[in-house]
Amino acid sequence: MQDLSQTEENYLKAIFKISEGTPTPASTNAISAEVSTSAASVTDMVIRLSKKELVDYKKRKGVRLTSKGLQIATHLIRKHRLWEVFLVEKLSFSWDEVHDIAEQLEHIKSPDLVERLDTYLGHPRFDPHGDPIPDADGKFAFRKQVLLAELTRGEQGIVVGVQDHSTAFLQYLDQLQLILGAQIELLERFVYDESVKIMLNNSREMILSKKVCQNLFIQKQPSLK
Amino acid sequence: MQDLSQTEENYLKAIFKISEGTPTPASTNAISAEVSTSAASVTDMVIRLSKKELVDYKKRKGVRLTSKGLQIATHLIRKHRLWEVFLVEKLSFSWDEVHDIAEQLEHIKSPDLVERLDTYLGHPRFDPHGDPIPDADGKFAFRKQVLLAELTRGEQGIVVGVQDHSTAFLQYLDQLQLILGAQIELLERFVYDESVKIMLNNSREMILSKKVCQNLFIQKQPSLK
DNA sequence: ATTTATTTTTAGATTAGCCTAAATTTGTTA
DNA sequence: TAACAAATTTAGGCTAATCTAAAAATAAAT
Repeated sequence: MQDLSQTEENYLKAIFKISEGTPTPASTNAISAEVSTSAASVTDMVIRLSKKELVDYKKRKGVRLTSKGLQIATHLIRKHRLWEVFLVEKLSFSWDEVHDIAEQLEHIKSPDLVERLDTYLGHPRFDPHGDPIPDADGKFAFRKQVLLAELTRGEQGIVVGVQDHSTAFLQYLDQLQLILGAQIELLERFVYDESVKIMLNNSREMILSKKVCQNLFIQKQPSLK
Repeated sequence: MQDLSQTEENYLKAIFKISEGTPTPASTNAISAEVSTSAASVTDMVIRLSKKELVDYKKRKGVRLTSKGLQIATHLIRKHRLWEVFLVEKLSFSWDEVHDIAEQLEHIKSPDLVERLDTYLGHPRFDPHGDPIPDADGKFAFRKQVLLAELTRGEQGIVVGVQDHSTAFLQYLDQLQLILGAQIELLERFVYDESVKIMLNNSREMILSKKVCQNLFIQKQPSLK
């Protein structure tokens, strides 16, 4: 497995991100947006990647990762998320500060480093944003989670992740004390603006906007009543 | 302070390394050897660096770091050595495995990361090879040390560093249990091949070659007799 | 002091990764 | 289905970092 440039690695990650979930190939335009380069450059790079058999590419049909490309992309995500855990747990960064640094650290090449880091961190299965960390074989842990928007009145759960990873959202959640692991009960749903009233950690009521509800992942708990 | 490419950073480090100690500027050839690129490429790069005011360059007179260049080089060394400490202390790598990884890690750009790492590691002043870690202001700790070759019969000291950083040497020292902190007394010096007999940790005698003596740094201790 | 060897620079090319502008293909809508 | 819009590719060019080969300058040696 030849050594890839950081740029190539970033394209693979972008393609992974775009086609995650869907079976449709990633379009040139989508990649262009994801990596912030012109569509022309993307076409260029995609041809190079397909020569290296990292993606399947057919003119004007979009690209799909090959198993080789998928493996590399998954490994990058593993490294990225493990480094995020390190930054938060060991160096006490907050969850909104770590993305850009991990974006650099994920490109470090060393056969041993990742595995040692993983061991050092105690084999964490989720990163500081609640995203699953693939294991050394590329398998993602699965967790049954729903958006807060999907909870019905009276249901309870704990905050396990975010859909929107923006700094603004993460910092806002911090202020609301809606951190990972927080306990939530949905008290009321307002039809008017689709906001909700929740009970946080059995101690405090608060109102959350529709937007927050659509970006917060909850793991349901059996209601105790 | 503009962001430099990894390549540019590597040149600055090479120039620093070459001119460390001496007041003579670094020659094109020396840099060429240090960064493993052709002399022609070095001339090219050196001109670019001088345009950025990171080095002083006069045709055929060699280069010298400007204060700006020196500051960057020193900071790189700080990062490199702190990461080495991390790799050895936290991830249990051995001292001969960490150089290449640290070589990559030193290029990570983040205003906070280094300082947090430094704090996390407890502000170490020396790296796993005994090399001093410059502080945030670029000051190197000084330690009065001599080569084992300079010790005279009966003198005692502890191993504090190495001159030769090669994997082969480091692994050899490991086998001999000549690790950092080991206590040494020079028992005898053999004129024939300039080898020596030492007492290691007050418990074991051994013979060391001239070559070992010339590459091992010792901090002298007052002899207790 | 000439010749020879070494070091350094110049000249000309190459590759990766990017760009803009123009051409082409595909999709949508009247 | 013809016309327009959107997406994609092609063409031509740029910069950073490298190379080799040749020229020029400096240093060493006869």
